[in-house]
Amino acid sequence: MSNDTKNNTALMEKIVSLCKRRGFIFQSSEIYGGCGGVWDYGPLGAELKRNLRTAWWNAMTREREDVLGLDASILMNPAIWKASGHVDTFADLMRECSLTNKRVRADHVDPQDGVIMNFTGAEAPTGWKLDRVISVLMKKGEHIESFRKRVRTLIASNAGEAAGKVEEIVLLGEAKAEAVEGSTDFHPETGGALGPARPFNLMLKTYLGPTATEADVTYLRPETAQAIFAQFKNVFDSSRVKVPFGIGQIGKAFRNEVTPKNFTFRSREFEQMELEFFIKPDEAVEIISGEVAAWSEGADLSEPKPNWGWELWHRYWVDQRTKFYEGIGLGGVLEYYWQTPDDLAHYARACVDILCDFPFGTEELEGIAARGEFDLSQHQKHSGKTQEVFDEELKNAAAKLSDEQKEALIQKRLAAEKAKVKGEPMPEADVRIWFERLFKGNYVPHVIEPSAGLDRMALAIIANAFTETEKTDDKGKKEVITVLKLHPRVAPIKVGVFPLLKNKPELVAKAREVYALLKKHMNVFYDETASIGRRYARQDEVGTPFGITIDFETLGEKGPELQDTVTLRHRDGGEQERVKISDLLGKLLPLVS
RNA sequence: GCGGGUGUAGCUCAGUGGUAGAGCACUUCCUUGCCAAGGAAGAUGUCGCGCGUUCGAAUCGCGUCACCCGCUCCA
Repeated sequence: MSNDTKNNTALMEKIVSLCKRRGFIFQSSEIYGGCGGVWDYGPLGAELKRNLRTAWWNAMTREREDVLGLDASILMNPAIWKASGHVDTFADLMRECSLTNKRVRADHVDPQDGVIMNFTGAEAPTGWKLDRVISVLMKKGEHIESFRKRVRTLIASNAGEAAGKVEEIVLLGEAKAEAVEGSTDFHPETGGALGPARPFNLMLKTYLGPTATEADVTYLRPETAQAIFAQFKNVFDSSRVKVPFGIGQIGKAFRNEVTPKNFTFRSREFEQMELEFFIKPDEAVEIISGEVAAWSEGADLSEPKPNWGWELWHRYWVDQRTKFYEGIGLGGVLEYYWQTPDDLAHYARACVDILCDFPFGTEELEGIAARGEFDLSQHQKHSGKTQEVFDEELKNAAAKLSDEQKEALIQKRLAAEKAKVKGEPMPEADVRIWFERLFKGNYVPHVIEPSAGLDRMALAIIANAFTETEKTDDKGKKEVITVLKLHPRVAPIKVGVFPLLKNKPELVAKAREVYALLKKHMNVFYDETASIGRRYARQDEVGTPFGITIDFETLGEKGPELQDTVTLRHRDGGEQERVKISDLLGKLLPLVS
């Protein structure tokens, strides 16, 4: 293990430990030995998550005129998952390479010729041992030495660091078995023997209805997005909105991850915050506005314009989401990964991953995809219900076009279809039908999808707020001070209220008064035990941004001008100021919400 | 799923077959005039879980669960 990995692992362990010790995150079902890949949020974690949820909901729906909210159920008609492609892709039988555990679709194994070679195991000078019969196909024409080298490499890659150097691995009990022709029992790339075909579906299956027969099978949703698409028409018809507009949703989703990993980062039950923002197809924008604005570096993305096509809308949402992260204190640690044409799904036009620095690496927080009309079209096809909207402005603008202008639009699209790198081009007849509908003002909206993981965001917030400093006290004793530098907006506790001493009833009474005053407006924590410094430290550790201390000045003992003022202490830096009790709310509220 | 590691108090960990421990944290009292002060007393354990070996298991064996690391997976 490298030093970096060790340090990062140690850091992660400290974070996990803090999360448990102070009530942010617990292991699920801990008293029964836990439950793989699921986590519970304790009192402070629940507040933190709630603050993030509220921040997202406000930024994405309440503070905007063009986004509506939705709260759909987790269980849905399984036909939705057929339409979305989730069922088909993953109902496949998979076979696993016994050597590398690479999975391959059972019906996608090409027949191979060669000689089956068996080994009884392998060992390395490091003391590492593989005590298992290995069966590998030596391909026709492969030299025995290069074959052995290949097997060692494959074994090493699976064993990880424990096996040491590849060339020092010793293969044991090599024996030639039989020659085979047209065998489909070996992995096409590695040549390792394949295990039995097994279904491999990452969706959590359940039964809707007490009889629990095969006909009752449905799934816990693997993403919240599909519910938005499935309810698109209802929202559109009931809300008097016009495209472009969005539907936002926050909710749980479930995936049977093979390997849940990295604390709450990849868990089997998680919460998503997704926006589906519906826009006009570029062709409609062109007809209405006469042009589709092109994006260029430095383009003004502050206010949406009528002539924006998908590209500018996509850039706009990347910009909006970046501002959101800046607003919760993650501005400085973000990275962006623009998916290459190879990465992209065939229906996607662009996708950018917003990544964040975690102790275990730079990982995805949010994906912002331009998905074209794929999702709504899929549901239109599978449900048989139209997902088109009617746009009167488009119809009127199209009516003014000459036949030549219309044909030019069609030709432009046909050329674009032809130039497609992925997926099948749309047949000309279908393109013409599509334009016919468009010229009448009808189209299936296209979509930009910013999709964020709430649990990941919470973990990113905690991990990036975590700071340790070494301090030496008067007696030369060193100790490590932990401060969670949470942005005040997301901090679970906003203010700690402390009487300087607890054995002076006047201080306690005044502190209780201040506590009651603030508590109605924000999460406040009252603490009178231990020394004042310790109480500050306790709150620093859970990220409370402000501390209020009621002292003898508050009581007026140092003169009337300081009466009813308190010490307001700032977590980062520890500086203090005197604030009138009557000014506290006005000062704190804007900072914490 | 494969390989390696870990699991003992809330946290960090010590404990190699014979009465379950330390530091920190926690509770109560005293003391304490601003950044983890001091004193006194106290509470806290299915030693991850199960089975086995043994007169006796935290300790040995087998199984299992969870977490961490490396592969793999991540639509």
